[in-house]
Amino acid sequence: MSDGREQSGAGELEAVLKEAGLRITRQRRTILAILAAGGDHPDALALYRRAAREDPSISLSTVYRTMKVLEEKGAIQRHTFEGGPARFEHADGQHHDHLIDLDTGEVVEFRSDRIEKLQEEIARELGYEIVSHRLELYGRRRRD
Amino acid sequence: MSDGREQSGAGELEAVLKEAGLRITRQRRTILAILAAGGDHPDALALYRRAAREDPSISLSTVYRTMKVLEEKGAIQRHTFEGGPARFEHADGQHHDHLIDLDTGEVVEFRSDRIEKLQEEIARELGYEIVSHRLELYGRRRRD
DNA sequence: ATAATAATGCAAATCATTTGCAAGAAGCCA
DNA sequence: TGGCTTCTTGCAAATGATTTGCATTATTAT
Repeated sequence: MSDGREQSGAGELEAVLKEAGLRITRQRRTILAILAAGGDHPDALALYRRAAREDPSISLSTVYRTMKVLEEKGAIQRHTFEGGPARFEHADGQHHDHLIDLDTGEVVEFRSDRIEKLQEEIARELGYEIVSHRLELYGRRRRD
Repeated sequence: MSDGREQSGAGELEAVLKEAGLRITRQRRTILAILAAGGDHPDALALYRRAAREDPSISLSTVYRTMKVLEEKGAIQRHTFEGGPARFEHADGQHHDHLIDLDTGEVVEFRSDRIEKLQEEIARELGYEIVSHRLELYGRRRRD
């Protein structure tokens, strides 16, 4: 194993594909590397542009298709923040919610067990069981 | 005033338009009435179909346009739940979050001051101030 | 009424994303 | 390694939701 700081390399994503009986193509390798490298939340176009720098032959369709498979395999997560295209994130760590910086588009991850608990309670009271949920905070940096 | 149960009639929405210097057209009147009547969360097409029953001349564009103005004036709210078209809601009462029934698409409203508070705290800790937020629970009825 | 101007219907345009299809690679086995 | 089968890809065209241009119609203040 590496230095222990590696939360998940592109190799992990490749393993996901391999296990699913899918092929590891040059373009997939490129895309996965980018996804694993940047700790941000790029949309398909951004991903495409970065990938195209490495391999100009990659097409936007392939980016979309790759995101779709990986999402189905649970290897990545797709987020659709307000008024924008879907953005992807390498699903390595545990669940977390997002705070979107309205000025920069930057995404800050956070997590609150208390909120998670409260959500469960609420759903139960309403007679439901939660399958998934999404909590997004949209805000701007407090300048003080 | 009426029987006190009227949380907000179409009249209120018309007032919003009037105050904004906008015209009260036949189609707007129809759409507003529908929006004020049903306590649900219809999407543009559903709204269009209901409206067309009252007035076949109404077009889908007008529904969209009307939703846009009303949203800008703060009279209605637009929600984009996972994997579906935008759905609209007459913004009368206070803020609330949503639980979407994955089987029926039905929307249940709820509100939790504790969660709201926690959100504020989290944003503050991260150095942000919340402009808006969205909390959606997706689940299915607990059968027991 | 009437003019001034906003709103409508329709069709065409946009945006993000998906899909059909023929051509090009991967993976596997001999 | 060569060949074969099947999965992927790139491209263009199709989709779905929503918006917009434009000529026509309808509102509203006068």
